[in-house]
Formats: sequence, C-alpha cells, structure tokens
Amino acid sequence: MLSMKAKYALKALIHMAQTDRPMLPSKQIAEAADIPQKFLDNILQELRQNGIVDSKRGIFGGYFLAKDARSIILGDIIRIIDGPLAPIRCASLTAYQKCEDCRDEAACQLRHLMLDVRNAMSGVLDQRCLQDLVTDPSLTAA
Amino acid sequence: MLSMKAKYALKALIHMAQTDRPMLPSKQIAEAADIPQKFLDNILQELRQNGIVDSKRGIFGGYFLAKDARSIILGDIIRIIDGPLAPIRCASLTAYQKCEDCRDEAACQLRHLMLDVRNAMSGVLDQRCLQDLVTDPSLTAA
DNA sequence: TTAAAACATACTCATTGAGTGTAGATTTTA
DNA sequence: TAAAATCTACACTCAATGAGTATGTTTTAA
Repeated sequence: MLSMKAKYALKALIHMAQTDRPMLPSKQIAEAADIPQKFLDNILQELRQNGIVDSKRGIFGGYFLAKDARSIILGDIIRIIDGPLAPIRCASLTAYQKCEDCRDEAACQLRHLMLDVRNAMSGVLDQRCLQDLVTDPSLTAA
Repeated sequence: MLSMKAKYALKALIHMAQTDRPMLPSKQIAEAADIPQKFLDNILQELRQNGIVDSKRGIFGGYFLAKDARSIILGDIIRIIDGPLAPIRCASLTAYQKCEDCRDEAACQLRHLMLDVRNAMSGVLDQRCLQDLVTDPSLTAA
C-alpha cells in the first residue's frame, strides 16, 4: 500500500512540475494540492535531503525541483518515502536483505515470485518520470 | 509490503501442496514451514473461511487444500490475508473506493499510474496458481 | 527590524502487525 | 465411555508504524 505520505509527495511534486513559477512556498503547495501543511513540510524536507527538491529560505523563499522533471524517476520518489518497491526484502534490488528463516534462497519459490512482482512494479515505476505525470494525458494507452 | 502473515500463509500452502499426505495437522505444518503455531492457526482459519483450505477435527484431523492447487490463485491468497493488490484503493478492481480528496478521478494521473502498477502486479499474481510454486523450478526463466 | 518563509526536534495518538493464552468443541480409538 | 489429539473462537498483549501537530530557531529581503 502506498502511504498517505507518498501520495502527498507525488501530488506535491506534480503540482510543482506543473507551475510556471520559479519556486513555491510550502503553504501554496499545501493549499493547491490539499495537503496538511506541517505534514507537507516534513515530506519536502525528506525530498530535499534526497536531492529531489531544493529550497530557498527567507521571505519570498520556497521549494522548487532540484532537477528536470524528466530525470525525476517515480520509483525513486516512492523508495525515498515508503522504502523499497519489492513486497519482501529478499526480493529487493535496492535494499536487499536475507530472510531470517530462509534455508535455501536460490530455491525459494516465494522469493522468485516476489522478484517477478518487484520487476513488474519497477517496470512501471522506474520507466516513468515526473514529467510523464504532467504532460501525458493517457498513461494507460501505451 | 507483504506481511509476515501473508508470507506464512503462502509457505504453509506450498507445504500442503507438496505433501502426499491427505491432510496435515497445523502443528506439523508449523514445524515444517517454521511458523509460530498459534499464529498459523489464525491464518488457516482465515484461509478456511475463504474456501482455500478445509479441515477435519479430532484425532487424525488436520488441514488440507479445499480445491486443486491449480485453481488456487496466488493473487487471491494475498487479497484474503493482506487486502487488495493495488497500491491505492481508487486503483483497485476488487476493492475500489473513491479518494476523499479527489476532484476529478478520470483526470487523476496518480490513479492512472497506480492502475498500471496494480495491473502489473495482477499480471504476475493472478496468472499463477499454487501449483506453479510447487512444480515449476524456474519461474523467472519464462 | 520585521514578516514570511524554511528548518529542526520532539511529541501525540490511533491503528496495525505479530503474535499468545485460555477455554471449549469435536472426533476417533482404546 | 473416556482420553487424547485436534480444531475453533475470542480476547488479549505489546511494539512498531502511520499520520499528523507543536514549538521554536534560523534565514532572507524589503
């Protein structure tokens, strides 16, 4: 399940990618995207610490995308906020971890299955960038 | 993320599908698959109530698959234990629910994206049955 | 110097996850 | 018919997570 936090992060980033303004204060983003402001502050902090957005302090400060919306990968946003895509850690490429109780990982059918699920998810989320959520009107058409 | 509960459910069902015995007491399943027994009892209850397994009481009782391993769909097992596959309810086919804050669902890029993710997951999980986890030695090869 | 913004830390509070415990019901066989 | 082994139901614990809030500090430009 996608957390509210990740959902808000994506909504906020979409809004930021859509605006023509050079930067937006979190308050404006919160109002426009219908997100509790203080919670959004936390989220924007995390995104900033991970190089997705950048900020300028002081009056007339605010947040802006740290790089082009074409190089912001949707899978990465979700990983930053919610952690690995894979349904189980032993099937994660970016955050692999062995199962406590696993006897023979190579033979584990569950792991194989979940690797397939992970790859299917990655196929969608790591092939799309933030810009795709702004311009492309019918993602499902392709 | 797959819960421990769902992982245990799958491990238990794989074990049941692999045995040649007509039925197995939960204690044996728990030992063989390394699952806390009382927790497994809860899980088997849920699976029974959803027609995946059936049980016989008394001495020499136990649990057995309620239908052929070929007609037990992996996606359904996960839905029973962990709920819908979709990362967000508005993108679920089996448990659809509108977002509180959604203005125009048809235009919501987030929903489109998550529908694609859901379909990708379903493509793996709803196309495979319990039997696939028993016999097929290399799921990823295909 | 002051208003508006980002930034940091810590806190609440309900829900979920991961189990355990106890008691009771059912069935077979000795 | 009673013991033994099992299923079944319900309630309970206990820690972690999710979803925010609150308070205060620092920065910046007018």
